[in-house]
Amino acid sequence: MENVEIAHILGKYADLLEIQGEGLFRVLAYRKAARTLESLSQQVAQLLAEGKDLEELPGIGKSMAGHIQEIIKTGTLKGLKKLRKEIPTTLDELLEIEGLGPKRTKQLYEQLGISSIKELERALDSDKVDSLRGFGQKSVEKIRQAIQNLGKRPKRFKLLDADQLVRPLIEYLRKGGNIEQLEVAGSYRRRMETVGDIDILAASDNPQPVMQRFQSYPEVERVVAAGATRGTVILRSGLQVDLRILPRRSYGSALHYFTGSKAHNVAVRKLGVERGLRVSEYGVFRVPEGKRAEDVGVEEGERIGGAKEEDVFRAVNMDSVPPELREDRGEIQAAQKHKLPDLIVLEDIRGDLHMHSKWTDGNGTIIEMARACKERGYQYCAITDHSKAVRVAGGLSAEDFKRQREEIEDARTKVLGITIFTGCEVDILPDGSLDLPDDVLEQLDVVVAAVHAKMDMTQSEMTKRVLKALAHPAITILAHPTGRLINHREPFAIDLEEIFHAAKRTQVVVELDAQPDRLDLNDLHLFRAREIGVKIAINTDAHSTGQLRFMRYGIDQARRGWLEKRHVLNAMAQPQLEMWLKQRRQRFDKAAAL
DNA sequence: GCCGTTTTCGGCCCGACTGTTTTCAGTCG
Repeated sequence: MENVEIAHILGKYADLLEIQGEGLFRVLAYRKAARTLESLSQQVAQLLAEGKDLEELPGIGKSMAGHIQEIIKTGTLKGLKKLRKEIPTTLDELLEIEGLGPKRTKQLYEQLGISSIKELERALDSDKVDSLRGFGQKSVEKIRQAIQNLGKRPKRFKLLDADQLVRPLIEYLRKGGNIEQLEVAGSYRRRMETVGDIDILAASDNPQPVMQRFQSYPEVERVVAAGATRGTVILRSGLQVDLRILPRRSYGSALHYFTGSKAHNVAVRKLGVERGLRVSEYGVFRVPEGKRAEDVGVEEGERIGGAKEEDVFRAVNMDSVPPELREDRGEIQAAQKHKLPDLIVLEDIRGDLHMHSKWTDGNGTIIEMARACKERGYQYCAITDHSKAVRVAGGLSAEDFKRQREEIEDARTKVLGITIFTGCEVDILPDGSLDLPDDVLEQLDVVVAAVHAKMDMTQSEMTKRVLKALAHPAITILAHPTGRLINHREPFAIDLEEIFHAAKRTQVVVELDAQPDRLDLNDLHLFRAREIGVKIAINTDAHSTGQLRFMRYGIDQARRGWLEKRHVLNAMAQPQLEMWLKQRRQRFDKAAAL
């Protein structure tokens, strides 16, 4: 059973407990445990099998560990079944409705017997709902609207799409003036592969005109909320944008706060509390003696800092944590011990080892691709067109690759100052064999192997298939290992843990495909690959010269996976890489001789 | 339900906005 499935059950249980009126902290404990599971880089079922103690995980104690074991064993929770008998199973779907939380959901159920969205809609049409205490005509209208909006807007936006929507908005806000500093925070700043909404932070002494301008941005479809310092709008694209405006003295602490993640913030604030500090978006303050926390004003007490983000980290004795790491996945402890990783940056990349040309489904010629790589400052690139099994892409035969080699040799004489490697993206066929004969493969500098068809195998079949391919001595890189397309196609079933161990044994490099809709491997996979000691190649899989810029998204994802320059194959300088590839060929020759 | 060299009991991050409320609860991030 997958961690996310277990987390989902725990989360569901928390929802129902909350509706039932269970103490909030017990509810939060289940949510925290769910979050912990979601951010593990290994399957919890496997940790158990290895005899690991789950109670060592944050937010998981004796009884939670028991719950988790029960879910793995039985697929569900007894307590959840019991709750389901007391509360209609459809009740938690009401929580999906914007503006409806546990309290009002409970009220609707207990006082009107409403337990599904359908029943709620009927009740809204009569005047039953607005006669309830706490509900008025406006609430009824808002709920009605929220039901209509359900499922209408995309749940999460790919980072590339968010980039394109955010850039003009930022420009528009800046042009309006009255802004001293402006930044996009939230999951966007943490460079998550997808973002649910956009959080913009501005420093201003005159917030009113800024908020005004924000609401009148031409792309705004509707204004959800607009206060003095905080506003929320939905753009025509469906993207929700929050703007928060604070004075400059609070900008750093606010940036930290709104960058999140929530789990990271909770952990940092807790460290603050232990030191008698109050950490909020307004700054870091020493809590005045003898006052109850709830009686203290937001800016009361001695101000320790807040203008700069570093102030927050310094106040709790930590090194500054790069946004990409702020997920409470160990970065707090690492920052306290001065052991944060030295994360890879775009400038560390020396070349791109997976791209297509006009020979198959790419738009650029070999010369154009090589030239574009050179312009990016790369020392090398590899042309890796599809093999014949990928019919739709016009995959090449063994004969085609021999002819392509002549063109590459010609390009080498025309584009100087960059090494152009020969290569291919060879299909891993359903039986695990490769789609090109060995004598072709052994002539190529870089062999990228990937699954493109028959992705509906069982996990054990798919794992066997890829393991067989990994055992082939010709393979340099395993490309997009899970085959997922964000928001479009689920990853195929495969046991990556086993794949990583095999890749480490056979010294096959595993790819992080930087296409914004692939980003395959994901951050947790990368973290685990790093732990196991697998080398990673960050490649764009570019199908045009323009797509070479996707390297940036690969770097973002790699940083989220704690990768450093030393973990990345194509951060190697050209001579070292040539040496590395040479050793690989020797291994191939040795295997062939056996 | 979790957690702890100040605690094994009593805390648990902190604040804005909205609507309905005559002073605050609910929801959200």
